[in-house]
Amino acid sequence: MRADALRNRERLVEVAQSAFATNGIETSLEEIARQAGVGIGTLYRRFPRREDLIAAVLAERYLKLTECALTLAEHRKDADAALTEWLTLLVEHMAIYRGLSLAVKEAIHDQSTALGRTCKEMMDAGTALLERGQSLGVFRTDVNFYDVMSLCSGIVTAVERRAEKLADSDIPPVDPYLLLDVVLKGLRSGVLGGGAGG
Amino acid sequence: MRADALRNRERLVEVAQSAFATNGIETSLEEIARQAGVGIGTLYRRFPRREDLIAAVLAERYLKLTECALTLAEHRKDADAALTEWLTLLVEHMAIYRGLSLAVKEAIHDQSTALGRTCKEMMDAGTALLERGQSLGVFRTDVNFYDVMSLCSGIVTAVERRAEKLADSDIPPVDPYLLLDVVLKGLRSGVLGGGAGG
DNA sequence: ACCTGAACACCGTTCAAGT
DNA sequence: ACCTGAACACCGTTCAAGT
Repeated sequence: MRADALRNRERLVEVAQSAFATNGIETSLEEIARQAGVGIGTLYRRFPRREDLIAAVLAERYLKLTECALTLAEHRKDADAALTEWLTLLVEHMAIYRGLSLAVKEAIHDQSTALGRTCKEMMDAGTALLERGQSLGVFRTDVNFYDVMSLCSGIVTAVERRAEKLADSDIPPVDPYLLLDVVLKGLRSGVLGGGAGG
Repeated sequence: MRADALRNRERLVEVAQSAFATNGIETSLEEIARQAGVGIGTLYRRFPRREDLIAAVLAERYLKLTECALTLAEHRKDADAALTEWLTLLVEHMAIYRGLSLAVKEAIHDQSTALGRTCKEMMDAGTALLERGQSLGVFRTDVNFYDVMSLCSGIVTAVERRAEKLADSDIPPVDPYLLLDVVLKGLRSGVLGGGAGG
């Protein structure tokens, strides 16, 4: 890869990162190319689909989530606490860019996309956390990891939608931690003691 | 309202209904106007925003959901079974048009829109079902009806997203009833006997 | 090999002209 | 009062020309 091409690529990812943070994941690609000082064609050459750009922006973050899941699986004796802690991180992750939770919900079902592949390892690690809890009888076994991710994604989308409307209404904001608590409670098999539900 | 204007309005709603059913709620408005045999300006005159058209299409359906909630509140002694039955209907409703679950998630937070106002009575009736269960100690009291609707909407969105990808992958489809069961289980306070969780 | 940006396609929305 | 559709705006995407 030529040096200028590499620089352009890096610059695009940087600009995309801050643009996503400001205007959400649907920011105009034209705008991102302009801010990066490259032609729109250059952006398309490196990132043929929007998802490719999103995947590039999120790559490190997914590495962290993966590592974290592996660490939790090793060191946390309590399978319930491990999944709770990790899903909290996952929910927080999906909330960093407006629109990301929906993009992830799409990507988890489709490994043929760049974002889907980037999610893969992270999801495998998360699956291990869930399945460990299931094999220990802590969580119900009729639910798979896609189900859990879907529910978490839905929580974050709700927070976003609500936040957009906060000004002109008197409905209280959505608390992601509360909804996550509901989901986790629903996931517990209730066979064991499991007083963690508080 | 002039007779031809009324005919046009009715025709637009009919066409929109079937177009939504076929192509989802994001169908091109131009396309709907064309199929209805009117100019695009006529559509905009009657339905300044897409939501207005959606609201018109859904009006009767919401009436049914409202009535149903009222009936359940009256005749079902079991508050748990009542909410379970009604949320099942709600989830099924949100699944009729692709994209509807997201539109509803937006609308429930904003009564200033036509769709939001159309949802109002339905939501009030649903709120009553939830709150009855809460006052009886069946459901946890830190969750409000918006939270419940948000989770249900997320379930349907997951089903949709998954369905779009069914061809090119080996992930099992999302079962809305299973996820609704998880959510309901999470909503139960667990203070009473409540063996309904199976 | 890579970059550029004009050009094309598509859709939502408005509004002047017509009935 | 209502209808029409051309016109405008915006954005995504492609590709011929240039370096």
